[in-house]
Amino acid sequence: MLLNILKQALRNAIDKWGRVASQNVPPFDITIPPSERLGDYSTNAAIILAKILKERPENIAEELLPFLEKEGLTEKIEIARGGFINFFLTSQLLEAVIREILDKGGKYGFPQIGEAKKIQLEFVSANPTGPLSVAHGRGAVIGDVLANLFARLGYNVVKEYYINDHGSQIEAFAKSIEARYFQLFGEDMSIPSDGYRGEYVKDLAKIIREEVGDKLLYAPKEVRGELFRERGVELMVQSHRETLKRFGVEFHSWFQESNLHHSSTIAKTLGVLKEKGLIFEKDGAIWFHSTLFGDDKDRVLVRSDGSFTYFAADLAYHRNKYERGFAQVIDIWGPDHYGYVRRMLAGTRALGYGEGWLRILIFQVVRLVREGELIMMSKREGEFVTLDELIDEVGKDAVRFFYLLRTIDSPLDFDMTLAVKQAPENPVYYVQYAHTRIHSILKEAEKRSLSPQSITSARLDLLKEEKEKALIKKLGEFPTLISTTLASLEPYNIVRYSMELARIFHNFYESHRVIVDNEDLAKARLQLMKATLQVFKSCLQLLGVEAPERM
RNA sequence: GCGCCCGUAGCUCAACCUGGAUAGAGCGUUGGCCUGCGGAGCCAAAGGUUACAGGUUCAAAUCCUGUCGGGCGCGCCA
Repeated sequence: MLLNILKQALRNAIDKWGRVASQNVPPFDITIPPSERLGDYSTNAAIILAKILKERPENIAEELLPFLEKEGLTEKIEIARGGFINFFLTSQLLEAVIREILDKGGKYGFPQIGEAKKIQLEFVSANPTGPLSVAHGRGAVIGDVLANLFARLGYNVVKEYYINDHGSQIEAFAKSIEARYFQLFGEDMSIPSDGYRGEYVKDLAKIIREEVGDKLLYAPKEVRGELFRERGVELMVQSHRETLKRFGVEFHSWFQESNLHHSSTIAKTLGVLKEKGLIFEKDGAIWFHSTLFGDDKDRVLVRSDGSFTYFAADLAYHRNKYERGFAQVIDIWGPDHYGYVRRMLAGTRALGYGEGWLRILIFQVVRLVREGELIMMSKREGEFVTLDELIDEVGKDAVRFFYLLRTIDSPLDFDMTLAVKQAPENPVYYVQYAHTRIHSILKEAEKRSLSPQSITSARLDLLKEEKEKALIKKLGEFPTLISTTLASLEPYNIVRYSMELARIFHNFYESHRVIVDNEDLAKARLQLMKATLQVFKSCLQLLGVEAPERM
């Protein structure tokens, strides 16, 4: 990996220079300079050193220069204004990038740091009281892409969906189905004020009517209430599962909140907190002293009517996760859960799970815009565009890609009109098209029996064009992309990189033919194409977007 | 009221956490490029006082303070 090689060389040079041990030098950067005239890479090391040695950066750079040159990685090193040291890499170093990619294949850029450690990502976890919305779609893609990333790094990844099948909203949902069911038989029963009015509730009632006929009209209230609740949730969860599958997201595990209530899990968790003396009674309720762990107020765990709060169940849920042996847990929540983060973290601290065991990502709102106007959405009123409809209109790949065009922290305006109209010009096609073009080249080469020879004999030194070098350098950045994405948990980085790589590739493609008369050059370029194809494949696989051979 | 986030090109956004050189993309606008591997493409141009005012620094979009403007959170809901 280019950056590491350079960084190591820089440290060696500093040590040989001898005025200060490299391990005592604060971290310095190696970056790509703003212009190609300034070299392939650049470092501020001399400026950092100048600070601790209290000398002019330019002088430090001058002293360091001969030692850097001896490392032999560079064709030329320049000292720029301000004390930046600019490297112009040797072609051998660039060739090494291609060799490494072809040698490692799908493993290129993915150090096996996971060591089969168990990691859980919990996401979507939509209330089973209605169809998945476009907001759920955003969480789904973010979680899925991160799961792909961890899997490629050798982690043992579990994608889990938490089903909130307990509580007042579920009761209102069950009553809504019940009302629709009775209405189907001409009975007069109205939907409760906190109920759900969407068309889909009528469909659920119809399905239940087909399954059991009119039996429930005469069943005792509690019996039929339970059936509407259970069957309603089941049907809703099933529809979530199907929608997500169409979207390319499949969960390993579906966890029901109600199981926590049916077992003694919640009580046990409260017991643990009680032993630690973190629980107290006030106003007839039982409270968790969460302010001791960074929350801004204490939280109720058991209401004065004796029932558990959602938070109590969620604490038990996270304790359950811990006991299942996950070394790391990542929760991905929508913006409406912002105020919930601190108390959850306080809970895991109190339970002693260590800082960083739980990471919570909050993605920002998704707003739908049609014809330039915001579409207001309300699940209760049944007025919303579902994720299914969005996939129908725009297509799986484009929807996934579109969701990732913004950082997690940034609100996303999804312009339906534009997304549909511009589907063929969506950036996803730009990246896929690059993949397709490379595939065509390789096929054409095969047709002409120009099969790329073994990598060891390829004359990679013939790749001297600026646009070839730019492409190789970009390929060399892929491992850095992976490590920064791992640190930031920001899938957007992968999309951005894919688009940059596509741009550089298209640029190369328009300027140079791969299949040229000079057979050695043609074969060298074919190797470059194979390496590029590999990196595109890795990107698209992470994103969960098709890598088509034809479009 | 308390707390958090945001303000960057006509529009939508990167870069801010970890301060570095000429603040980048996409869309839109304007002008070029198809008798060779797929034009869903490429090239070029125009477009910026990084909300404002101070401060720290050799260096500030980035860090600190204040002002203005926008958004969100603050339930014995889930």
